Amino acid sequence: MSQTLRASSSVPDTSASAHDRVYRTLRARIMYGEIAPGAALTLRGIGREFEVSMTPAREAVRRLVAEGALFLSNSGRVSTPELSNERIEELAALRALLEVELSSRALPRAHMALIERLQSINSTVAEMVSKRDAVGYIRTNLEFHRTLYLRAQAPAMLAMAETVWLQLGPTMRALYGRLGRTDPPQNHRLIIAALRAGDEPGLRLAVRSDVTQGLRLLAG
Amino acid sequence: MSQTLRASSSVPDTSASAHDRVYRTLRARIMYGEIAPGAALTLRGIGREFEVSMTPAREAVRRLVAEGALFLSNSGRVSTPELSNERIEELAALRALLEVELSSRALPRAHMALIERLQSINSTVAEMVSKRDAVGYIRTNLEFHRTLYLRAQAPAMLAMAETVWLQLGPTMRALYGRLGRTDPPQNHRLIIAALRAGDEPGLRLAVRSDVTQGLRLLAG
DNA sequence: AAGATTTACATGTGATCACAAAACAGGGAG
DNA sequence: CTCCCTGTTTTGTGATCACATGTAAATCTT
Repeated sequence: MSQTLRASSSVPDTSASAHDRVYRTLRARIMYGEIAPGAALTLRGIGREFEVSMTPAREAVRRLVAEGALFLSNSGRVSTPELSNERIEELAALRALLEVELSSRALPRAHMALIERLQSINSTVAEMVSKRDAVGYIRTNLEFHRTLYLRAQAPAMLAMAETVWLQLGPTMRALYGRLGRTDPPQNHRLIIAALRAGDEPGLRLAVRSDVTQGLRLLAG
Repeated sequence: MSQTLRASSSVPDTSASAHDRVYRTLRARIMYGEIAPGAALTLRGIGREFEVSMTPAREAVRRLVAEGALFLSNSGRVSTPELSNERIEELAALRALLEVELSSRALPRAHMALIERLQSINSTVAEMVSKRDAVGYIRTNLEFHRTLYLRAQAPAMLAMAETVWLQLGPTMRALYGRLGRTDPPQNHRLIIAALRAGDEPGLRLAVRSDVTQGLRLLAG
């Protein structure tokens, strides 16, 4: 009953192995802030939830630890990381560095269809903000950025940016939970405007502001 | 006979778990270009070499795959990656992005002792070049960069840079093997001079040049 | 002799087990 | 009430096995 179907579709992304399913699910949970910082995970608990043995659970956890999404204590216990303020600022700087470059590379390839799609996603972001849905906000916000950066045709750079998102996931949840304000996605509108105008310096500035905004309320 | 000694030394960095030892050894081999691009690895082969079972070998390989150091085929076979030219250029751009920032952050903290240490490492680099020792060259060259970037006090950023080095490892070996020329580390001297003068624009330019130099001979 | 087919081997995946160590809870001494 | 000790439970680690699959070698057919 274990090995079901194998790649019935033509796209190669369906790996369909057990540890990959566990990995993807946990990764999404962490990236989108569904797990609080410092929450503990156990291999047997993961195996129980996904109805697999410890082996796939271990591989998924190892992979997430390698990506910085999970913290491994000295005794081998795994938990989602509690980041220090210095670490958060450093990761925010990394976001700025990578995503400014990605947006700059995406700019010449950003046609009208992409801009309309970004606007559509942005309205969903606003909806999530009005509903106070932190997880939904993080998810659609990152979808906004990912959609833009995909046009950069730089998969390695995008993968690095997603790794940073992953490391910030639990912390972002805690942040946007603390910040209950209905902050309209103003920077996103600036990004869209800069894309429309073909204004590269403006785009870089808007992306940098959007990426580093939510992290200011820590150092203060 | 399995569990032998456990942490006889007092330093806490010796995790002493089997998969970590395998991981570290393989990582060093890949990063320093001791394995050619496209070389195949097997879990049982790794286990035989390190005298462990398949389990630690699997975890080490998974971790390296997660970091992009190894390529996982559709059927699960692992091999060191053969990078396309686009991928190499993208990774070089990433090196430039990250390492320019790291050097810039290290500049205000670069005292005399660090500069002398960099000069010492640099003489070893020159020695490796004269001996046509590709692996030794890559190792000491990266040690030069790592020593400088450690002063930036940005561990996440440094980890990302090392991940890029890891992904480029086998390719760098192939590149510097093809390029047999005795290229003196001229850019390194520019870096040291800029550090001494406190010249940040010069430093950024020198690091960017050093990092992207060896990759030009591909696009041509 | 060349191509296709079948057989044999090698390899990755997941499950299960034994073991050591860490976390936990409870009870007793001060 | 607090601290320490001890017994119990939980948890990670590594080894081994069964199985499916992919690869390669060998055999057969034409």
